[in-house]
Amino acid sequence: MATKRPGDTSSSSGPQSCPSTAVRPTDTRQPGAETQETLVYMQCCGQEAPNLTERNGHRKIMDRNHQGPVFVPQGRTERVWTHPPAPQQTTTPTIPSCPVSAPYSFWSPGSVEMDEIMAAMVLTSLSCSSVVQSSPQSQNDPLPGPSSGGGDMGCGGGDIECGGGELSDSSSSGYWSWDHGNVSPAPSPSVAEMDSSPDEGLHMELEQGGELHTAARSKSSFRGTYRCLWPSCGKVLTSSVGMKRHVRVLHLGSGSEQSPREEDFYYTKISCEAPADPSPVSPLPPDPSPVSPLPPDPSPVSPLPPDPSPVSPLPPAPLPASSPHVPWASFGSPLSPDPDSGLQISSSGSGSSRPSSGPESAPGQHRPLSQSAPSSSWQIQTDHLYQACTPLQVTMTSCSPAPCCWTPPTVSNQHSHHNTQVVTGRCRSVSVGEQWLQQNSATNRLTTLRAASPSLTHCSFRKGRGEAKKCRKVYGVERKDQWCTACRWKKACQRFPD
DNA sequence: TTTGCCGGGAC
DNA sequence: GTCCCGGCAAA
Repeated sequence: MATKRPGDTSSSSGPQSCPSTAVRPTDTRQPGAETQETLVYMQCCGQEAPNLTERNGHRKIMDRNHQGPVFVPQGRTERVWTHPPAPQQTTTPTIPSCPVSAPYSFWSPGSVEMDEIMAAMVLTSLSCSSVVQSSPQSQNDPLPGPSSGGGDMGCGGGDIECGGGELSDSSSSGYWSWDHGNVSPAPSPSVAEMDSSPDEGLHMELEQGGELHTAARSKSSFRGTYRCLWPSCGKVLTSSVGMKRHVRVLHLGSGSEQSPREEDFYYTKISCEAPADPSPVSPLPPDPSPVSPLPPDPSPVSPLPPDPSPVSPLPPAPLPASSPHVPWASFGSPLSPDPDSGLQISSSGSGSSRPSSGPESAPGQHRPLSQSAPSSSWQIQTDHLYQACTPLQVTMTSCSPAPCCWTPPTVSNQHSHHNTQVVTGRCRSVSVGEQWLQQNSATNRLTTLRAASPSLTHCSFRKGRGEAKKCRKVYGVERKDQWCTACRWKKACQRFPD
């Protein structure tokens, strides 16, 4: 590989390449980038100043960033490192990532490896440090992974551990398994992975600058997963970087580098904090409204719910007005498909996904997609919809298995049951006026939902008698003047629609 | 028998 | 369009 020589400052190395000419670029970077810069700087110093052994330089870095020194395997064969990532070969002077990679081919394999690892660690720690702070238990997340991996790095810091989790999607096990590599050097796989993961991530990081940082931060602020919106894909990853890579590599092709942000439109963020989705199947008809620039998903089953997530880049197409908190909209919301299965990762394609913690992790491409429904239903139910057509409903209530004679085909059964509970509960204790207001609001919300979701408009089965509260029942015949007009006209009740 | 509401008619 | 009611089906 024609890797640039460290001394070759003519192009990409630029001002950062060596201390003598190292004029600190106008540093508009975010805090995290500083560390990287330091890393680069150290590498360049190592090259320019022989006194500082490469190893010392790295040791320094390690000591600075980690609690303890990490042994640098020196026994690596050179060929392992003869394949620097392609992007790093570019001589684009504006991309600071070049200096980082430039010395790689020049340095000993061990030190280079350390560089890679360090870079990855830095990136990882940057992206997840807040997570570590906010949710410490996540570190100890007893993932049933085969290898107890990430945490044993000996680097003590939660950063590293977290990093393992964050990058788990992108073959993180391999990524951090360099440690294992010492035990049994298996160059090919680990090299390939390291080749693609850390470097690419680093490259993206540098290339996309603050944008990615922002994404990473927001990601870490709430423990989220990212779902691929590509038709019939639905892959769920736990890191935005991984998802971007997934989209770019698998869907967009590597050629899409020219539009680095394009991947943003093909994945959506999902919250993991959402309550678990009890139902294995979510019948929620996804909102077919344009969610993404993607071509319409031919699959009848799994239109993706819009991701109103404030963080994830919105698709060009306008989101439905109902998004903001239409159930799934609240991605931090219960609706989130994968609530507890939350971290559930679709099995589509690469097996690099983190092993699902739930038993329901059936390998189905559409499954993760349809899962996004629950939260919406949850919210709606909470709002005591009287609507019959709320296939949205995967009810979370523990409906008693009371016999329900009325057995419509699908979820409606559950729903009707739930309806009954809600209605009876409310109607007895709430004043009519208040009830009416509540119901009205519910109706309005439903109207909005219906508008947003055409598929809902087709539901027109009649609710079983006695289950629905109608004006007649609520107000009685003696107060017919309080009935809604429709009821008075013997039409379908509008105040308490099914 | 009661209830919900469709279909249709009168205005 | 509003208003009303016959009549059906389900409970």
